[in-house]
Amino acid sequence: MNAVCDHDHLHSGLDGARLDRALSEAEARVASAGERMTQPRRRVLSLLLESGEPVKAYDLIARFGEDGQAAKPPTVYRALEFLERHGMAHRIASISAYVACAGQEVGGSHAAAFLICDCCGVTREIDGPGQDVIAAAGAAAGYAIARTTIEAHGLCAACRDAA
Amino acid sequence: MNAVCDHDHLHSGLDGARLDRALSEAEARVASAGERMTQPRRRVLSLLLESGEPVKAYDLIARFGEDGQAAKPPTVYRALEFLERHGMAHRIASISAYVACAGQEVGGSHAAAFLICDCCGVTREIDGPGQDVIAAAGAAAGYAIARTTIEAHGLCAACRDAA
DNA sequence: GCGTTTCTGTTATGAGATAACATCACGGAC
DNA sequence: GTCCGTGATGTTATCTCATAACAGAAACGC
Repeated sequence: MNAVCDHDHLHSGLDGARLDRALSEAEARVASAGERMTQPRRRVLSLLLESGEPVKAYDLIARFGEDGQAAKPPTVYRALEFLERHGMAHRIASISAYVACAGQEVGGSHAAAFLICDCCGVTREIDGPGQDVIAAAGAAAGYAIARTTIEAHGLCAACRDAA
Repeated sequence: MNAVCDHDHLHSGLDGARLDRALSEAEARVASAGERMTQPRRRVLSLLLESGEPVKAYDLIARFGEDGQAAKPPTVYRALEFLERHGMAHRIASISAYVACAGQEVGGSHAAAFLICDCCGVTREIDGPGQDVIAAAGAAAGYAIARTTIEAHGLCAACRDAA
């Protein structure tokens, strides 16, 4: 990802059978929700899963065509919206990037918090108590909280050691 | 702010003596940090304080000149960066907007979490346990967390009642 | 089949942010 | 007081991110 450091980074995306399986599972879940996993949606999800870390929308646009042809922006943004709606991808607001949902938990838009390594880009989605704490603080202030953005930036263990 | 609803909204910005006092305090704090509160910086801070809620960068640009003349983008972005650096303003990543720091706590970049009403735009900066919880979760996962983005969207009490 | 709905393709443009460089103002050294 | 270094501003241009609007195609229900 961003070259905040100069050491090498491992990449953690899916490929081969694991990628195929993840895509099949996603397709099944979408179908059971009564929606369609169309070609552009599958392609964008595949790119996110292959990457395994947050990807910029325009990188997805550039990589969209298997033949090297770029997509038009709305194609990718619509697919991202769909994937977000089904809890299969998330937008990381602090870096304007998108990431496949790690757990692939069953559909529906679920809350999420992220730990993002500014060095290698490794992003962990945590399902911790953060949301609860914020929702409670909101309730105490009279707010009915509908949606939270929780993103923590720093260095992962590997990058800290390598630095 | 965004018209998610159709009722009227109160506005909570500063004006008159309270605005002047806030600006003077800000100036003093900047001076004591050995930096200068120049005209564009003061102007941008003033606009943020007057508004009292998150403001888009290009709204600041449009309102910058007292005579109606817009500023050039870098003028405003540089001022925002300065104000953020001194803990006097924050960027709200989820809506790409900027808000004056409510408490005006003594300088330095402090952590912050926000409760944002999607209806009237009222934004509360809370200094709650959210950051601690996230930092702890990060530490447990091996991350050294340097910076957190915590933003909760929903409806404030007034807008919920009015809806 | 036929209409309805949903999705896609395409063009164009709006909104957010920064790079690069010339110029200007301040403050300290002497 | 003037010279100089540093940091701030002004200005131009450009880059990145995202969506509006509309026409056409594919799937689905009946």
